[in-house]
Amino acid sequence: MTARSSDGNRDIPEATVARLPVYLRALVALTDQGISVCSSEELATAAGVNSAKLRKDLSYLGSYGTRGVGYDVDYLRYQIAREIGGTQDWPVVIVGIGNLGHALANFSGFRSRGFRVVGLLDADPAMAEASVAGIPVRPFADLPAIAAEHGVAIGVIAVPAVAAQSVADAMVDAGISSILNFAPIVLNVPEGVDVRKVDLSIELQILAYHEQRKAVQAL
Amino acid sequence: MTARSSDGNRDIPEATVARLPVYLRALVALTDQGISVCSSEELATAAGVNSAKLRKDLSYLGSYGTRGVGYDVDYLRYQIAREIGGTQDWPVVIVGIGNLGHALANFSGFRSRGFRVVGLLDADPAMAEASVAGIPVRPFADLPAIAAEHGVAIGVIAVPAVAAQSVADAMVDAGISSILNFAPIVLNVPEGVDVRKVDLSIELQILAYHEQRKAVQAL
DNA sequence: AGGAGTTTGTGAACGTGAGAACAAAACGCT
DNA sequence: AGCGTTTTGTTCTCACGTTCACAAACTCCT
Repeated sequence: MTARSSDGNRDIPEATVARLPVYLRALVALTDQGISVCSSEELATAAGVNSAKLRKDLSYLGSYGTRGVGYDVDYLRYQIAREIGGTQDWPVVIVGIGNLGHALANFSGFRSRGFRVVGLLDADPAMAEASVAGIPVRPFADLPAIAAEHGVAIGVIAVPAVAAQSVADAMVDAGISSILNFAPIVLNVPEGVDVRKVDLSIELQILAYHEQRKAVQAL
Repeated sequence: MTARSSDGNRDIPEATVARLPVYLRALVALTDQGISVCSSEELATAAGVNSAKLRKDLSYLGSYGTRGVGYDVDYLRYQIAREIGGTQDWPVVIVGIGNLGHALANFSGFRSRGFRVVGLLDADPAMAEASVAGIPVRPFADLPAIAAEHGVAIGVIAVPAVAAQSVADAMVDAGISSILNFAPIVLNVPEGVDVRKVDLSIELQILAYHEQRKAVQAL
């Protein structure tokens, strides 16, 4: 049982990666309830998935359970956190301090999950005097300086659609290689830059589609 | 060219449903640019997908293109909108008027995509005096009345995690069958109720995972 | 009219993901 | 120690999603 660090380098399926944070959150909840050991069935229920899927997902990370017993909550939590980079501190910048930017800046889940907001930026100079959630708002032009100073790899775009592409371009120029985009537009970025989008109207439209189908089927 | 409504009843793959709103948005952008006909290649580029995938997606709706020519932008736009329920008006309620609720209430994309906010609700009575985006904020207890009055099928949850499940329960009781959940928690709902979740920290953690891998591979 | 050039719609091949089912491994009881 | 019980880790199968590749169908030009 040698500690081969090569274990950590297998590539984990994308679908699994997307669920690991959910498991992590469920484990934290279990810890808060004072539970120190759980079965795959219990954890799966807490995470809202099927237990076979949970076990298969965890098997990509390694063998961290004990047959006949279950998983040690704290140990598994540490292993998942390590795998998804939750044990390190990720500096993040947020661009666009409108209503949404305010909500994001005030979001408490950042710190507890290893993210630290090191910059709030807005193109409006009037904005750049206030401070939000204890963090001063600075002019958009300061992006390269802030990014360089803190080694920022992750940026959040919370500006209107028309401005989003130019913000993304500036982020890429500033060395940011992962972008979370809230603007309802398809971003164009070079190879090697990851973009994830969060799009309210798309989600609503998907719900509306299913809602319409339910209505039709009910006839 | 008879209007056979039977066309609309085939079931469309989930992955395709999730992309149709993106195509719709791209078509609107093309219209704004004065473009009235486009090829699958052009539309696919605008939507950020591969052209073969676009054509296959569209083929689930019917044959709305012309070989050797392309798609009529307005006609295709209407067909997609009809398919995903975008031609009707969906009343929506938003529960939780904190920072995020404010951002959602002010979001202009609702109206233009067939959604109408008919209620802003908050448990805090102090909140229930103000109005946001021209819509009065009402106490949470009014949910059943508002839902019944407007025939609301879609609800948005923008409350803290601890309150989310009870809000979801109340929504289900009020006859809401599609929920968009912004709270970082797995909701428990009865069969027949659709839930979609939007989770900031999960998105960030997925980005962090890939960021970490990039860093490791760079060694 | 006929042929060259385009572009759609779709069948077939391939890859990824989900779930069932079971062998392997640990525990506890006698 | 041996046996039954529990629960993991993994294999196998099926369903879903993506991409390729090409025939069908349309336009335009001569």
